[in-house]
Order: sequence, then structure tokens, then C-alpha cells
Amino acid sequence: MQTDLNKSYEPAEVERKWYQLWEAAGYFRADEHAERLPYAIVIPPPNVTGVLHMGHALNNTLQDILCRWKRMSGFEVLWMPGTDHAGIATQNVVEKQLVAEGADRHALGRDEFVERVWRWRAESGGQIIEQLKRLGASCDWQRERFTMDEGLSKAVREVFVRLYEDGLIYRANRLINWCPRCHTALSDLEVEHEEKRGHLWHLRYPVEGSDRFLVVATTRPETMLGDTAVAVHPDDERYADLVGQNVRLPLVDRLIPVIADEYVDREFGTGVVKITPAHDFNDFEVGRRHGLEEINIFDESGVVNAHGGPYAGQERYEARANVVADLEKLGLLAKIDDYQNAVGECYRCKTVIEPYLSLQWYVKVGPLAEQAIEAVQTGRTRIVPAQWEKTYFDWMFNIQDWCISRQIWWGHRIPAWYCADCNELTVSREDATACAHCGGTALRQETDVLDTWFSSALWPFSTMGWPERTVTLAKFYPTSCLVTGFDILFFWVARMLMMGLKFMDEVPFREVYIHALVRDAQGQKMSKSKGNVIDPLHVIDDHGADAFRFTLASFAAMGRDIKLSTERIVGYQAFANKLWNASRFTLMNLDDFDPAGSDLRQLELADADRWILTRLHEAIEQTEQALTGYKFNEAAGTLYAFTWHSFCDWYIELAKDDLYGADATARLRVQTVLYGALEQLLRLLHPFMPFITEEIWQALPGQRPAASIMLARFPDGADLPVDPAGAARMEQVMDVVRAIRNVRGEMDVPPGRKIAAVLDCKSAATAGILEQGSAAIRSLGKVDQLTIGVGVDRPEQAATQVAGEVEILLPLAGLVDIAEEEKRLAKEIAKVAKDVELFSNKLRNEKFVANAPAAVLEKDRGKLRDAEEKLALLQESQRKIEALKS
RNA sequence: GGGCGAAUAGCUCAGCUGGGAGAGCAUCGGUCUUACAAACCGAGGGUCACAGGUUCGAGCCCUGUUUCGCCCACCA
Repeated sequence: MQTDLNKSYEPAEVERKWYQLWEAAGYFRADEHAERLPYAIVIPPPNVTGVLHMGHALNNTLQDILCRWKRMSGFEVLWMPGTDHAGIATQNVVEKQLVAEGADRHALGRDEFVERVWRWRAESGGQIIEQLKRLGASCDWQRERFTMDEGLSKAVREVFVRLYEDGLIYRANRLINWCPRCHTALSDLEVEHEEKRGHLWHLRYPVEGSDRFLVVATTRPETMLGDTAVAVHPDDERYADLVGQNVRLPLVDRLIPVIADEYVDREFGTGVVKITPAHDFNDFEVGRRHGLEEINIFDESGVVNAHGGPYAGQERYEARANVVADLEKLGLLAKIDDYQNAVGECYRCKTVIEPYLSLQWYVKVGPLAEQAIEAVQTGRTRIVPAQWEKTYFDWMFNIQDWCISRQIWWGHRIPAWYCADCNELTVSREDATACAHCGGTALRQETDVLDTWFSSALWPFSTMGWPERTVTLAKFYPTSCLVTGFDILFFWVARMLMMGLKFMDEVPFREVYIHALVRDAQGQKMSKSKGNVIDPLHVIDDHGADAFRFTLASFAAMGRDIKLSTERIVGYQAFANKLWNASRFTLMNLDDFDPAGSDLRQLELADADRWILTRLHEAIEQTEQALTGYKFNEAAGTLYAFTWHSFCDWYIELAKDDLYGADATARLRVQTVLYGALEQLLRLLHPFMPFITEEIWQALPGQRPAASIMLARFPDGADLPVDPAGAARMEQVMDVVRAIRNVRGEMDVPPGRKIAAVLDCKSAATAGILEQGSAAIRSLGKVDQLTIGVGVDRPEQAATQVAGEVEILLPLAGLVDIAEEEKRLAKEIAKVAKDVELFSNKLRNEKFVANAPAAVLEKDRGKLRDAEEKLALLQESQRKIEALKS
């Protein structure tokens, strides 16, 4: 007995070997000219700055499972990979480098800086691609794209210009979310609201020409420098007489009006609100309604500007402290309450957002959203699990125009040029050289770049060569499925739907599978910039990629959070090891076996064979079905249970008798079944555990139908001889073995100790079945003297157990003492008696009998019958034991 | 302020359209039985968060409550 497999499974070497081979052989490549039906997935492009974290690992494992499964199922599979330029995140990374070198981007200048970012990318960007390969991702790497590629940039310009020409892109001077650290505008989505402890300051504003004060409540006292009104509710009688009058704004000594506006909540605070149109979204609206001046008191770093008078030059929090102190000195600080409210933060750097008045570019999303809503409503794109459709609709129905301009340097520069001569705007696909309006050549390009998500939104078609009408697009668009986390449902999924429908007249994907997020121990979302990531590469190093992938697949069912446990990974590592050893066993016994010379379907099978093949058939069907419904955990569970508990625990053990016996025909039969079952099992497992399955598959004897398991066909249950009756017979034999083991275990009979057993059957048929399975009963039950029959001679002193139609009698002589058996019987009887009680009560219930479906009734009646019979037999034994004792 | 999710064995979690509560790990007992001690055999362990309701029957459906988490939102 020998095998090519090492004594223990060493993932590192195996993984490296096969991945290299697969890639070199071109097995990941998609052929757009192929006849086969297409199956396409575009990868959610990780940030080029990214390092593989648990979220990526889960996301890409699931995609790889789908791709490998579909590839094996006969589809032409395109898994399109690539990375995202991640404007702000990447700029931040390079800026930090510059700072470390004692430089900054402004000193470098724009062109130089952008050059530097490209260089950074060439040198250290995209390491995540290599990490995805460690995971086993079968992407078509030759097609790898980057959102700043020439082709994708062309797509971005085309889309921008077309949207502009359609009136769906416009500029507006509004209050936007400004990050004072990143120095750029952000979209609403890019602001994260964080509940924070703060204060509510009550400030007293003197009413002009009176000795009265109006007390306003604010969470941001420093913004009072930019107040241009004080507002009360129109129906608030307390202040009715003051509307139209002025208050004198302290510190800056400016007269501002008291206005009335519905926006004010009379119940909150004092019912008086200071209005700072340039630094608060509500106040901005109020200001526009009342024609108030908008005084911007900050510069782009959040430092008070010249409008802040004496506070000019102070950072906003410094100014806050000083304003409060100064007001207090003047006796104008009425009180300070503790207060908790949601503060907006930059999603990239967590700096508190400053509402900031500026001129920005917007996409008018209403018309685009309409189509995208309809596409999901009509099922042209299906979101799985469907609960997310509600979230999608809620957002889409209330969607706001999208601020797309960013004041950073790394990204797609907006293709718009300003004419110095006529002041008009030229928006152009090509770099403009002359004004489209006056022909002037004194043009200056817009310095803003586009939101990174603008280019991401085009990903499903820009990566396939759009705006050219490529063969790739014709073959693979719309894609089959998008696999992603819910955190980017709005950022990305919704926008891809809008852009796909607008520019391709077709949804970008037929299905969206939304999986849970992997969070850290605190339940915090893991993210690239937070630095709270756990390195999946360590997991792969320690436990192997296959075990890791299998773990992730098993976790995939969870609603929203996944807290990865090392224990589970260790458990699945043991599973990989189990598979490895079962394969070693099989191979050890196949040296004289040639698969070509023997066919499963031609064999005269034994019940054990029928049983394992029937179970395998079920496992195949269940796996297929689970994957179709994106129930990765169910598929993993099915495979785990079949492999370990059916194939290893039972079939391999059953096989040993025939493998080591004298009957050459029996040996060949079992070899054929072992080989066939294992070979199919490997293919079934391959999408989940690509490396170990390939390693074992390649070690199998004989000729295989494909050069790699990843090119082999996914198992088809129809190829297997299925025999439920044979399987059921085997189950009867197994029940007897279980019963014997149960008694042995309960009585602490050492596994090495052989015992005698008498099986008293109710029918000759049952006796016949057990006779067929007698070898299994002997070897698995560790029985040396076995008697099977109907109404056989019963030993005087015996431990009794009942399995279906069989009474199992294990002679006690010399085995254990009677007291032990008495205890065991009492326990067993109590258990069965509970069953009898349960079912007889149930069946005595007239309403139950009247209402329950016939099938349920029949089942319960059968269970009651079985329990009663079992109870009677056990009680009979109990009586005998009692008799013996006395 | 809306919306969503979670609550099941000591731990981490499954449980699909309602029909006698499951897995892995951990625990206890017995084993180095020639693929595997990363293993084998056996056992114990749950008022399915709480309170009502619908039903012959509820972990599952309905109502309410509590705790935790997330998303969205312009109440200073």
C-alpha cells in the first residue's frame, strides 16, 4: 500500500503550485468568442491602496465559488478583476508619504503630485491583487482593469459629456459637505453620522432698542460669527412682538433681524434659533427663503477667516472655546447643557464635516433613478436576499442630486474648460483647445476631479471596452451576478444600475447577492482607513486557503455581522485534513485498480454501495440547489456532513471488510465505488476548496477527463445509480450497529473487546437484510458471535436494545454486571416512555386528529406504534432482569 | 425621528413554505481499532429574550415589550 500523497496535508506548497499552474495554463481566461453560455461577474474593485481584509476575503471567496461552479457546469465564465483608484484614500496615502519626507503636495505642484501617485501605484499599489491570488481567486487577470486606465477614463469622459449634454449634469452654488482636512467636497453618502457627546450652549442676544434678550440654543457657538438672523416660529406668541425687530449680534457687533419661519420647533430649547446660512443646512434653506446674507466665516481648512473679526486665524474649535469664554465674560452665556447629537464625519479621515458654501458639479439623478427603480421592481435585476430591495427603494425614492466634484488632484479631471474671453463653459470629450462658444483659446480646465464612485458606476461596461461596441460586451453584458456587501448598496450598486440603464439600455447585472459584513470584535465595520483589519493572509498561512474559504462559505448566511472565530477555522482545517486522510486511505487501496476497467453503473452493488451513492446523489442535488439560491452555508454544511459523516464515518469503514477480504470481485466492486464517490466528491468540493481537491484529484489513478479538476464537469446526480430501497436496507443495518455501539458505550465496554450479539427479528425479511449486512455488524459493532433470526433462542442474561423491527440482545455473561444493565434499561425506558406519552396524548386529542393532515397523522401513529413496541420489549427485559436478581 | 437586523446548548452560530429543537467547538465517559489522536465510539446539556394572540399544533405567523447592533434623516 502506497500513495503519492504525503502523510499530512501541507497547504502552502500545494496552493502555490496549483495556482501558478492554473494561471499559466490560462484556465481563468474567458473567451468572448466561445459558444458556451456566458456567466459573468465583475469584481467589486478593491482600492488600489487596499490590503486584503476579511470583507474582501468573504466577498471574493463567494465570487470564486460561483465562478468555479459555473465554469465546471459548462458556462463560459468571465470574472473581471481590477482595482479602483480611490481618489481621496489614495491621495491621502501619498500625501502622508510626502509629509514624512518633509514635503507637501502644494510644494510639489499638481502635475508632479499626480505623477508621484502613479509611481506609487506602479511600485506598491495593487498588492491586493496578489493577495486575492493567495485566496485562490480565479479571475481573468489578463483583463485586469484600473479605473484610471486610458480606456476607463475615456468611458468616464463619454459619460460625463453625454450627461452634460442631456442636462443631467449642472453646477450650483450650494452648501455642501466639506472636509477641512481633505480639502474637498463630499457627497451626502460620504458623510458618516456619529452620535457624539457635546453641549448645547444657550446664548443671549440683546434685542436692539430694548433691554430684552433673546436666548438661542446652539451646538456650535462659534458659528454665531456668521449669524445673519434669529428665527422664531410664526405662531409663537412669546416672541411675536419681536419679529421684524433686530438683535445685536454680540462679539461682532452686527444688527441682524428676527424672522419667523415654520422650521423652528417651539418645543426645542428656547424656541429661538440662530441662523447661520453659510454653515448649517437648515439655516441655509431658511436663509434662502428669507433672502438672508450668507456669510462664510471659515476658510477651507476650517480656520476662521476675515469675517470672523477678532477670531480670524483661529481654528474652529479654538474659536469655539474663545467665543464661549468671551460671551461668558460679557454675561451673555445663559447656560450650558450636556447634549448628544449626530455629527457628520468624513468617511475617509473621520474629520468633522463643515457645511460649506461653494460652487460644485452635480448629477441630476431623478430621471436616472426612475429607470433603476423600475428595473428592480420588474425583476430585471433581482436583489438577494430580497429584504434589501426595500432598503434600495427607500433610498432611491428619496434620492438627492449627487455632488460629483472633488477638490483633490488624484482622479478623473472634469472635462470642462472655462473661457477667459466669454466666460462660457466648454465640455468636451477631447481636451478642448478652443471655446465652443466664442472660439477663444484662452481656456482653463476645471481643476476639480470626479468622485471616485463616478467611475465605479461605469465598471460593468467600462471594463468591457465601452464606449466601443466590443465583442466582450456583446457576450458578457449584462453580467450574471454582482456579489457585494450592503455597505455599498447606495454608493455603488444603485449607481451602476442607473448608469448601466442610461448608457447600455440594459441592467448591469441580473442578480445582486448581498452578503454580510465582517466586523471586528467591537462590531465595528472593518475598513481600509480605520486600520482595524485582521490580516486574512495570516489565516491562510496558519490554516490554509481551503479551510479559510470553507469557513467563510459556512458563515455566509449570517444576517449582517460576521465575527470570525478562529475556532471555526481550526474546525474546517480539521475537515480539510479529514478529506486528505480519507483520500490517502482510498489511494492506498487503489494501486491495483484501473478506473477505465470498471463502471459504477455496470456493477452488481451491495447495499452499502447503494447507500453511499444515493447519499452522494442527494449531496450533489442539495449543493446545486443551495448554490443556485446563494445559500453558501447550506452547501458547505451538506458537503461537510456528507464527506465526514457519510463517506468517512460509514462507507470507508464498511469498505474495509471487502477491501481486505479474500473475495476479489468484492474488492474490485468496493474499489470502484470508493474511487467513483471520491472522484465526484472532489469535483463537488472544488469550488469551495480548490487547492486540496486539485492535489488529490491529480493523484487519483488512471486517466482523468480533464487536465485540471477546475476544467472537469461539476457532478451531475443523474450519473449515479440511485437506489432508495437499498439505502434504506443499509440504514436498518446501521441502526443495529448504532444500537450495539450505544449499549457498549453506555456500559463502558472497551472498543477492543469483542462481544456476542443475538438479533431477534420480527420478520424473515428483516432477518435477511441483517444477514446481508452481517459482516458490517460484526466489524463495526465489534461482534464475534452473531446470531440472526426470527424467534431465535434468547440468552438468559442479556442487555437489550431495540432498533426498529429488531431486538438486540447482548449476552451479559462476563460482560458487565446486572446492576449496570438495570440502570441503563431504566434510563432507556424513561426515554421511550416519554415518547409514548407525547404521541398518545397527541393522538388522543380529537381536534388534532380532525385537523391535522393525513400524512402528519400517519407519521405520528407510526411513531407511537414504534415507541410502544420498543417500550414493551424493554419492559420485558426489565422484568427478566428483576427476576434474575431475585 | 423613521427603517432594518439580531436575541436558540457553556461558546460561535444553523434552523427554507408552522408538524416530536440542530451543527461545530467545549464538557463528561471509553479508546493509539493498520486513512486520520487535527482521530474514533458513546453520553450529558436548551421555558428557542419576555408577555399576549392566531392555530389541532408556534423557534417559525400576528401584536406589544426589553436588550444589543446597523442604516437612513436638516430638529438648533
